[in-house]
Amino acid sequence: MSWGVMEGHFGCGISCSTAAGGWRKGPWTAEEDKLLIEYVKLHGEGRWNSVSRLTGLKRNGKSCRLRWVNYLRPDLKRGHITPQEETIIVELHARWGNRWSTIARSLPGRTDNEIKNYWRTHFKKKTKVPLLDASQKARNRLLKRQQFHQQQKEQLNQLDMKKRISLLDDDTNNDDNYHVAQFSGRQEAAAAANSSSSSSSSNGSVYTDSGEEHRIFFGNDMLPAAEEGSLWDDEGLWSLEEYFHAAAGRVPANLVAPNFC
DNA sequence: AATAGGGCCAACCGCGGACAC
DNA sequence: CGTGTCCGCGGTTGGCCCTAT
Repeated sequence: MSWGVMEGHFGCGISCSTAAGGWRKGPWTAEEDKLLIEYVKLHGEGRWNSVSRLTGLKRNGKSCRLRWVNYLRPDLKRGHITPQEETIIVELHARWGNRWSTIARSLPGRTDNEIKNYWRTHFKKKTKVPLLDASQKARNRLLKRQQFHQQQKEQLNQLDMKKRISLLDDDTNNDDNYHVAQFSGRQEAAAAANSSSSSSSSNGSVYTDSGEEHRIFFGNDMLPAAEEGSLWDDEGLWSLEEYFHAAAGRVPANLVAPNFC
């Protein structure tokens, strides 16, 4: 749920109540957020019990801390959990169990609350098979990549990928469509993503001849493994080179523009 | 069109550890 | 050593949104 939406729903504070001791409870208003942000700017994080005294905010320290940590912190990453992050969550959960704050430390910009919610939503219900299922998926991705690299050694050395990509480029003469291969850097991907109004995540889709959608995700600054010229799909991280090679039978020559969403 | 049910996420609650006095 | 305060963590709840019926 986006910021704006939340403000839209709760900005008027309809459902807020005042607890014993005079503390306000329930959804935060934009005004309260502003006060808290100002407080942190001036005094830094911590001393949460001083917030109400110094700002006039009718929230207790715990509530202020939670709001800041889970929602207002400027370094928070918005948008969906990426496949790479999901893999990390699955693997770390297998190692640490429900130690969400520990897991969160390995995912910059994600909060323990967010990870906890994600886990409960996506894995908890599959408790009969979930961990096996998820970790198996991760193993499959790795296996797939290893197989690909083996194959690549045998076949790809003789091919000039730049030539291949330029051939693909030549297939797209329509100016309205811009090619996935053009998104060879983070800046371009980010710029394209930013040009979309609905989300900050750098992802998109390519379509096969039959119209089947194939989801892809471009790297960003929070994903060190996703370097320039790389992208994600539901099978893991690929370099563009890998992706186009492996996609030979999947993605057609008349590849259409990413559908950023 | 109405509604039931699930998905999703922000926020609250209770507990325990760290620290100061 | 006991007590109080602050802080962080994990579990849970409440409520909006979306989708299926």
